[in-house]
Amino acid sequence: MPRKANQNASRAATLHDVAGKVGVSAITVSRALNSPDLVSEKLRAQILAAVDELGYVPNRSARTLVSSRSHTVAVLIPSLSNTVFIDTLAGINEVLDPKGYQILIGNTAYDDEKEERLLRAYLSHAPDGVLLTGTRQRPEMRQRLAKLGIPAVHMMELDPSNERLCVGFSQDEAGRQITTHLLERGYRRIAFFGARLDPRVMQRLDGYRKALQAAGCYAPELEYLNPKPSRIGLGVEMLEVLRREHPDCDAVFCCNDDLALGVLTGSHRIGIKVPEQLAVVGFNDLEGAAWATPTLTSVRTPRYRIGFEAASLLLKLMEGHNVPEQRQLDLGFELKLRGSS
Amino acid sequence: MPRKANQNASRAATLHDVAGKVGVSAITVSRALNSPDLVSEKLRAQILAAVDELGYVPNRSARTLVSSRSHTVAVLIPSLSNTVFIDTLAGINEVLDPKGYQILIGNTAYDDEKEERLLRAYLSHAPDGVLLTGTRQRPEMRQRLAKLGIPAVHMMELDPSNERLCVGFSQDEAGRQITTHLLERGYRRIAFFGARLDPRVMQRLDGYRKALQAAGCYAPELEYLNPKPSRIGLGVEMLEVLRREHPDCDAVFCCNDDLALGVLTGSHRIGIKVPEQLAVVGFNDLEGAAWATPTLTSVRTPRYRIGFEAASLLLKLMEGHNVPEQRQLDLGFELKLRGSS
DNA sequence: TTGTAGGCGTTATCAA
DNA sequence: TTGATAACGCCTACAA
Repeated sequence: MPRKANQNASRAATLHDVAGKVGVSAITVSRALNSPDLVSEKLRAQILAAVDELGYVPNRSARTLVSSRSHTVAVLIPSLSNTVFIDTLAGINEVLDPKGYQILIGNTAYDDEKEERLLRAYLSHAPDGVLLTGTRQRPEMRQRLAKLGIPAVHMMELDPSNERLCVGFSQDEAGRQITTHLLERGYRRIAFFGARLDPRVMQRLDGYRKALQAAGCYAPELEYLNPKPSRIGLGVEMLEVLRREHPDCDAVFCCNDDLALGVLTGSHRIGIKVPEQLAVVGFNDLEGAAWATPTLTSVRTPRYRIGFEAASLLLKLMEGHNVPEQRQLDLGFELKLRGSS
Repeated sequence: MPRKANQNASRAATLHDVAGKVGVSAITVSRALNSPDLVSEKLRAQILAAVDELGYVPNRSARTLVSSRSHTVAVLIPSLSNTVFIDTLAGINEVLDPKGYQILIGNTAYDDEKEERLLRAYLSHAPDGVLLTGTRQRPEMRQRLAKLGIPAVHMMELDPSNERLCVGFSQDEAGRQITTHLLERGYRRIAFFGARLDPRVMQRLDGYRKALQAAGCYAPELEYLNPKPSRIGLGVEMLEVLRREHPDCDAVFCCNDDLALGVLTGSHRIGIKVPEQLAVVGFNDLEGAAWATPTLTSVRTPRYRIGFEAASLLLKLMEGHNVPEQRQLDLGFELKLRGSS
């Protein structure tokens, strides 16, 4: 029969409960747990036993309140369904988890306003540090964080003005190099497929333009920009439009692998030979790229390391280290040339 | 030049700061923010202005400490790089975010012990509720949560004993049905490819066995179980082994789509015709399934709704509702029959 | 090595 | 409608 969810629920054990059981004061229990060497071995053993028996779990709120260190880090990323950011999270976790930090994941859904709302809301947790994606946050937010003494590190992009602390790579240069690769292979009518159109995509587009302009091949009509989220299906659709409007196009640079896999699939279905009739390159080098038919040329991005290094840097700042002289950590990228180009 | 990270950092504004500025007491400010109708309109306006000006953000630790409601929910999932759980998270978020709950995501890495450690650690946040994946947690943990009055809802699987609150579907029945589909299509030598071997996979395997045994086609040697994480590449490898050991096998049921996409890729590379020489079915129906060549037959699982419904149920419990009579919420699944079978 | 006193920022309780 | 007071659980500072 139905029963109250927390019927006969008992209060959680506190430091005092443990202290009472052992016959010492609360502070001694606190010390036994947090700085064991300050407590005699005998007492420590008794205390640990009592902790175990009572199932005592420290209350983080109380600790945060009194120590003004929350051991919490807010991480704002644009999406959870994008492998890129999941890999980044893994790197972050690798660094912060062993140090006892709790990560608060904020999903901004690629929305600047939502990002700001989230950041503001996370301030109520008094995070010891913040990891942000990109560098588009309004100066007000940076000032606010600075005022509160909360260090922030930006991930994925670099900041030419060198004002913010950044760990990432040059999206722009990556776009330029992969486009140059296509030019070197002899392709001339090179389209750009962009989806979502977040700042990283636009920077890749910039690199694409630079490469083509330098080669005298720039053709604005070959830029296909779609604000919708990337999906394989979108790549298929965009290819159809491209073939209708510019059948002479001989290569496509897709802003990410999802789109590129869609272009490969679409090409296969309508009988376009890749790379003979159409070269295709993607971005990020997800697992599927190497297993596609043909294998997909892409740009390998160091997202795990970005997370790892950004968290490491943040950790130092949270521990009171100075802001480093060199504020841009460029982790580079790698062209993976495969069968599709 | 280098400077201290939190040089000239100023204390965060408190309720008292706001109160002082307006010339009222702290409790009035608290009320103006939390139960606006208890405060006169005039005062409220003044207070909101002061809040804005000072950039006041409530301190959650203080609130949690005194109110013993943390507005926090711990969610334990086995992996962040598996779309299934990301979709589930999206459903959870959809319900809890508007209600002001902070979600703490714990990645158990498919490790029962790590799950238990995480859950214990999360207790220090005094979560108002807990969402768990599967039903394998030790009874001790359930008792502990019950003792603390923290409601828990289990996701993905169902609990035949009806002891736990579960939102999911019958993994076993899904495995049985997709296998039966292969039998109905005339396949007889049907292999099972399992990776990771978490409880859900083993339940699908159970269903597979039941179907084959009922048809008199069960052949233990066709069960390929690999504890490694699922990857496309693993599917390719497993196919190679299968072809070497059992070239007469005419169909494969893969425990998930990653493996199945690998089998499709591998088949293409070694020239096996799908489904003529080998039928392939996957599980979960990820986006890639519909775009594969040939399109991949799979089982569509309601993971977004699982998250949504589990969070909704938890919400009710956290709000003090009774535990429902019917403790198993079966959301079903759907066979997506496509070209690969 | 152990203990006492006080307070972190907020809300529950009671009172005006 | 507004306020005074106490308390949540813990840690810092100081004392013994």
